[in-house]
Amino acid sequence: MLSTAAFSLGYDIKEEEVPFELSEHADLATRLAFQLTAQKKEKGGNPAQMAQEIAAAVSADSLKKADLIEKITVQGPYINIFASGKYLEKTVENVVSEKEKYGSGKKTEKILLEHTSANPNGPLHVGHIRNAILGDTLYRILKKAGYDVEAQYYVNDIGRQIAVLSWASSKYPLNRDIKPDYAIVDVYVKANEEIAKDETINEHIEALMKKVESGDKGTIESFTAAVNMAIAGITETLLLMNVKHDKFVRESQFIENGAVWNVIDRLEKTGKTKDADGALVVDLSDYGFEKTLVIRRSNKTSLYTTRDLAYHEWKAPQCDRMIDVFGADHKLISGQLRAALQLLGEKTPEVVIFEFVSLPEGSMSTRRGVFITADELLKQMMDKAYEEIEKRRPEESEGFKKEVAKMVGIGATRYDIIKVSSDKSTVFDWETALDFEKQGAPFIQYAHARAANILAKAEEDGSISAAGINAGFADYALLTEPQETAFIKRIALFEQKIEESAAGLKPHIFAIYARELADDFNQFYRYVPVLNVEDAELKKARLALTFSGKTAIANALSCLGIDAPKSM
RNA sequence: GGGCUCAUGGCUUAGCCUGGAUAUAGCGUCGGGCUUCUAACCCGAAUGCCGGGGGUUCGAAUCCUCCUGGGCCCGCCA
Repeated sequence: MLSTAAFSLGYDIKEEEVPFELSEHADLATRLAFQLTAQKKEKGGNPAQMAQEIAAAVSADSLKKADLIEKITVQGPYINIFASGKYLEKTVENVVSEKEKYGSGKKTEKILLEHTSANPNGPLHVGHIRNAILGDTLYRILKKAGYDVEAQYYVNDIGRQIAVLSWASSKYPLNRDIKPDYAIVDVYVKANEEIAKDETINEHIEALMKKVESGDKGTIESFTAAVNMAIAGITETLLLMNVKHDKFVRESQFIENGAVWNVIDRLEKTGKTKDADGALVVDLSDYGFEKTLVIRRSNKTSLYTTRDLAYHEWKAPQCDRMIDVFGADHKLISGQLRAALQLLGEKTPEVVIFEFVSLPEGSMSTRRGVFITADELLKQMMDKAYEEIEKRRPEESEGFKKEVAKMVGIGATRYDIIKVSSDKSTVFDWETALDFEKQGAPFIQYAHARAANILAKAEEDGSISAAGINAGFADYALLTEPQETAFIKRIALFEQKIEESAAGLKPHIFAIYARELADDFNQFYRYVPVLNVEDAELKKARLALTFSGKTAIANALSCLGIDAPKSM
């Protein structure tokens, strides 16, 4: 519409090129005038004047047809657009009829998303959970955007670390009474201490690795047993955090089926490989990497990178896009991986990098036994939440308190991690971690509980029948209070925020939106009574909005992997 | 030494890609609000040379460049 108006004034701009932005001054604003002034050859155009001209050129006819727009105003160089009552009514009706599907996008591509993939040599620590939560939230947001997403955990069940583990579990007794990943890390740390003292052990380790690559069954079984124990423990922790993987892909399969050797052959055929002291390296200088990448050791065994190449080659034909979530330490290697895949003419993964979580005393290390486990953090968070609920709702049952403490503790942990942009490095400390940010997950969950409470009471007093709230429940034109319209406009942004978050692979954008949604609900809750209004029709309309708000908040929390309590 | 990345009130942080209307929000501080649907809530106040220098531009937190400081990487580890 604006482009037509601009066109009539002699400017060449396409509809989709008009820049729109959200603004505090209007529902939608555009800086079109700035852009067109710049487009003018002769300088000195006046953007403010231009905006007037464009707005004036918008014909009354076209404005009438666009019934979702109330009015268009000009403020200096800005053209402001205001939503109509019809737009608001339509939003509420959409949520009421779509319910848990509200806010879904229409994307259709298949995405393979790899995340977490922590080495199975011990429990997850607080660094890993940044990967897991970032990955899982991305998974949920991409799914909401409509994509067909499969989350994969790439299990390193074959490298040197696992050989150490296999050696360790045969040498030291495994404690069967504790969580299996803890039993594993105990012997793993002991073994590494031993190796540091006695270098000859390395010969045993190397022998084990060779046996595995040559397909020795007994050794493979010993590796697998250790890996399975660790993975069992890790999966338990992930489940507690609501993190779900569709598939666990074992690295060893690419050795067993020969895919790794096939990749090496094909790389050799590109003519970019050469021998370096018996090892096979590939030259990636065409892609800006000065150092060569080793793809086969001089003892003819494969490396992690080589197996990862085979993994990506295997994934590529199964999907439209590959996304990998990695820590900052993988920046270089993932760049080399992409380059090598390009060299082979393969599809390359999009890599989401998150910066490190370190401890005040330095970085974490499973090998050295220096880490704070995810389980420990989650337990402390749940304990803290339990204390809070105990204070606020002492009369409730033990089961209720435990359930809410879990939802809040896990939610707070997820939200604290996801709300911060992944390119900020952080230092973990208990005080900050356990300080429930006021506008974190509990804030959003609380808004949901308040809405649920209103609806529960309305069901009791018969305002809502057993059929619940469905399309055409009320006359939404009655929702005219400023807190109501502000809240509805926020709800209307849901899908756009999902798309924005999905397009940029930035879950924190959506996390912030969820908080804003709760914020606007609280305004509505504080200033607009629902149950205590006389007018039956108005009450119905407000109940419908309460329902829409609760649904939008629940859907938002679901995208963040946070449970929505009915009461807390 | 080289590469990548981050720097925004006392603390944590959004905005930066795609430059434009008084720089976002929380914590903390100070003050106010439960006879009204759950106060894990709401309202108000104070607090900013957007790390520093230079440049591009009518206009820079945003783009370019140099510098300083933190994180990560530069293995025949993963």
